[in-house]
Amino acid sequence: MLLPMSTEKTLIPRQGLHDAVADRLRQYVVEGKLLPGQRLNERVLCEQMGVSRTPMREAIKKLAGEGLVRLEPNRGAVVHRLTPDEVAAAFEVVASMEALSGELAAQRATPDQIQHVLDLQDQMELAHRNNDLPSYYRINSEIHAAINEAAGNPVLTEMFRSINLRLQSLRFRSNLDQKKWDAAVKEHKDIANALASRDQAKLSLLLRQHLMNKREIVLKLSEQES
Amino acid sequence: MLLPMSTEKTLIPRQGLHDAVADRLRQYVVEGKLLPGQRLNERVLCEQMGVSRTPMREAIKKLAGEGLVRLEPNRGAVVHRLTPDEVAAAFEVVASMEALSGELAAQRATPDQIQHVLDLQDQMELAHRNNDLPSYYRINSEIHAAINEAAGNPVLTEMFRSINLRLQSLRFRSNLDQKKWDAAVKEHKDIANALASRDQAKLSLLLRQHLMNKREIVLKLSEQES
DNA sequence: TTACACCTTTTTGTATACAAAATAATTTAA
DNA sequence: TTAAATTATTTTGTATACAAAAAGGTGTAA
Repeated sequence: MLLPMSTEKTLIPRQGLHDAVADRLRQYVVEGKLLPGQRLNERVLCEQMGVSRTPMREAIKKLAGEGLVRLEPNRGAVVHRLTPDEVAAAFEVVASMEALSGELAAQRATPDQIQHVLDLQDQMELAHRNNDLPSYYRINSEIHAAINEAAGNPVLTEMFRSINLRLQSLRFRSNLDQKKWDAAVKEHKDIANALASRDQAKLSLLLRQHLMNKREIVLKLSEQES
Repeated sequence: MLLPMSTEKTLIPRQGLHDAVADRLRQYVVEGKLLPGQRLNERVLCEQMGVSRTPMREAIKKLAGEGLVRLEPNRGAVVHRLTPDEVAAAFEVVASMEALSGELAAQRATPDQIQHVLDLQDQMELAHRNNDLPSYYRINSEIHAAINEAAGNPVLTEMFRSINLRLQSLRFRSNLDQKKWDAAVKEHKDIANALASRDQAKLSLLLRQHLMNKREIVLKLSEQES
């Protein structure tokens, strides 16, 4: 289930405090509550979450390992700011990993898993017809996750999660012209079909291409923002 | 205190203590000084390194983020033990990443970078003729790093480093029959040539195949060990 | 002996305290 | 008034202290 996430303080320490704190910090970064380049003030964050500095610092070190924040010696942590070069590089890697996902999923997906992707594809097309952008993004991401899951490679899934987390802080979940949107949905249709027919080579190629297209869109967006 | 040991201490704390400690812990894991499944006792490690628990715990959290150790609630950390399934999965990912490395390096490598790989290849063949296994492994890993570097994708390099770190604890740097060794050197020769002629598709394919062969060797080894 | 309960010790989790470095503020000199 | 220098304050880095949980040990009862 989704976390209720009211204002503050309602969170029950699930596992260890450092883990709960790390989750919350991640949320802050992804939601834009902490912006790229911004410094993480330990004292302030500790007060906000009602914990002491020890678990906070441990959590920050964990985020640093994940690449979400950068540690500056004797100056604390700052939210990592992605350069366009880095975004381009990250998408190259993601494209390859998605291609691998597809290759493996075409071989290993169970009939149920394939059906699930087809169902999601229908939902996505519905969201598209309804011009429901938030639902579209959610389902889109579910489809990619489902294919990744069907690939049956936990290491790949973990890498995928890690790199996607970093890219999510870009917040490119807005602005998308109708033509690009239509094209993306069409690509997804082809992807779903290639999976259904277990066409490894085609699925792999389509996914790589799909991600490289996404890369161009994101890069265009980020350059027009700056 | 019982910490002043002459063998240690030669390492100068580079940045922060937690970072230096993390490096040392990584060394311990890779060198086998800490074995898979073994618990990390904070007190003991602190005494060995002459630091307090705070930086030690921060370092351990960082290693956990890198996947080298696993955190058990209220029981501390244990060195992660790779299952055969996980090794197989990791190699699938590495093979894809190396394929991407090759694809990009064939496009982007400078003449100097290509020459460097060719030089390393010569050194590797020399080590092979001399039956110098340690040198072979060192040069081998330098070649893969050089190709990765030539790909000019820092995100890829970082992922590569992270996943390789985990695999290194396998210590498959021994036992290698002559036939397999000869074959591997031959594969490397083809790889170097494909890079020299900037043949993207070929280099990519050769690297993927090379890594999948390595996977089989490692899996065979690890199953005969258990 | 074996099994179980109870107590002791160890180990981890969290909070606080102190030191050093960096940032901000203020004073003083040109 | 501006700019440099010096002091004060904040913030991070490290160490220690205390609390809770787990591991280990002892003794007793069946």
